[in-house]
Amino acid sequence: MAEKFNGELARRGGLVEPVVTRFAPSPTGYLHVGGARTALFCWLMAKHTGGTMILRIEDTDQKRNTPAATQQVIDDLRWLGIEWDEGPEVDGPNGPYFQSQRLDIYQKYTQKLLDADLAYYCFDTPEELEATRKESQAKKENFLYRRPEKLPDEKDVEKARAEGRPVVIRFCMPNEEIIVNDIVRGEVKFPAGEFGDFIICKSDGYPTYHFACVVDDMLMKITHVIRGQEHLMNTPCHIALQKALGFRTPNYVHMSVTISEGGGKLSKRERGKTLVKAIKQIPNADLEKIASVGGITSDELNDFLNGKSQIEQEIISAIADYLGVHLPEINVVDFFESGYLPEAMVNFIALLGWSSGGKKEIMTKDELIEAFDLARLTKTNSLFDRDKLLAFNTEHMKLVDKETLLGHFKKYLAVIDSPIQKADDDMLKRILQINEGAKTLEMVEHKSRFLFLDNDKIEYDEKAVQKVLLKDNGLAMLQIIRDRLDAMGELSEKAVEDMLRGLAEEKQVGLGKVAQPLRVAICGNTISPPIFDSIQLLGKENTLIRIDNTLQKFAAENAKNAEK
RNA sequence: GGCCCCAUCGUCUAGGCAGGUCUAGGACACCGGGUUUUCAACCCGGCAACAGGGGUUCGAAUCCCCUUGGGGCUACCA
Repeated sequence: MAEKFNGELARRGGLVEPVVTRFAPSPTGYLHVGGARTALFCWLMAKHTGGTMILRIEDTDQKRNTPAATQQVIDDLRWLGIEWDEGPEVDGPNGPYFQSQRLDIYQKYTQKLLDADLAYYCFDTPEELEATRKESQAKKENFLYRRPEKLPDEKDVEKARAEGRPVVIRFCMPNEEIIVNDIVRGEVKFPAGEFGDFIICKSDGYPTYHFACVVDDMLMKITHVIRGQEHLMNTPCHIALQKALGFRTPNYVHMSVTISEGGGKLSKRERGKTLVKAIKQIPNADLEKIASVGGITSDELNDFLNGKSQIEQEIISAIADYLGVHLPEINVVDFFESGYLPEAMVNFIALLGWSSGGKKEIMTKDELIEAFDLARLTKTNSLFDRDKLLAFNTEHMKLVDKETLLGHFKKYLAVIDSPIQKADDDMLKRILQINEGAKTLEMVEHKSRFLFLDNDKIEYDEKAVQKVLLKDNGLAMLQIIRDRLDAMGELSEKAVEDMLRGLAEEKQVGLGKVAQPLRVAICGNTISPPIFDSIQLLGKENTLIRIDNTLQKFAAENAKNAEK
């Protein structure tokens, strides 16, 4: 397990300093791939050095944050196997780990800046701010908020409050060149005059991201701030804040961004787009039915289809499910629900913007921890390649031990609607075993579910029936197989194999000519796990019933074919 | 618009900081072949890149500059 590296590397001759990293998500929804990657790098770095990873919830936006989202993020991280050393549900010496519970702390530091005239009150309304911004835009100038000559005092604040104006606190951003020392990018210089006085305390009394982040990183003794490149432009503000507060500056690591096939950042909006495209391709789509599946009105659906409005992810998923449309996975849960393994996700995501330098790409978590090194982070943005992820998943399906795979399979089955839920552990293991080589758990499920269906619920694939049953005397062959199976005792794989091979030899045909009709009879199409195992698992009684059903159902058509 | 980051096969990348050993290596995808009871898996082979232009140098994928292209930031979101 990963734990065995905890501290071990650090102890080894003291070559590596233990670091303290933090993953600081804002709880606005499920954890997405980009967030997972940031969390993973923080975790790998901490584990590699025998250091600490802190999970900090940045819930300072009262409008957007939900408690449910926090739980979702926690669950997703746990599923991936990313275990923080301090944070929600774990606790530690640096709590609380929810920023909403640290308001008094931020207030204290805000007051310090206020007292030193390094921060000041402002009373602009959003409308006024917007107007000034537009003005600057018209003049093709950058809008930068500059402090007034005389900073407002307590009386001004009271007056503004009385007038019902919003009261915020801004930081006096120094007008000087600021240099960011970044581990991936080296020295990045920002010329003076690029930054205005930004808000550190919002009108609702909550701190802004910039302020809370700087204060907490200091208090939590973070040594390495690992985050996306989109924060590089924020860093000068953070450094200025640190200087004003007398804090040290942590090491900064601005990772490249993961982009999607379409261009830009990986975004959940892609799921909506995919669904719209799919619905528009359906001729005479029953929009009313589709809307009702999603629990929305036809008008709402129409607005969504015309791009006038967005609908919730849950609704998008429900409709896609109903239509059988495969949506691109964006959030970590999406991958879970598509039958991916956390081991594969972690391995694949680690290789987005990082490489071990060696030729080995398929790695376990322990191998990743051991090999991880910030110096090997890539500067270039990387595209999320689903094909490669699938290949990685296929590898990890073979790599994880049987018990682990069983655990993953059970978790997967628990969230999807599958008749396989009926099976016990031994049966599930058997199913996984005969599906060796499958790319995902979803494929295992699809290929094996027929075993658990009622005998009269088999759906026949038309092409399979035509090709296998109604041609080359497929049905006649099936009849012979039926009689021989009937004459046998219990159907072991070996017994079935001997019988089928013997029959093929006797008739001077390939095994396929006898196996395929039987396959179609028991599962309705030409795709299934190996036939001998399938028959054994189905059992003699069910097998015979399904063969009889098949013979009966297609006998008439066969007669028609014979006339031709 | 301003500012910042980036640039090797279609994709992820090795090589770059210490220039020659790079006729540029690996992986995924793709194409061809093999194996085979189906789908997969598996095995063998193949295609395929230093964005363009200037420098520096005996020598540049590697160092410098410009162009182009991509990405990010520019909120009382994080």
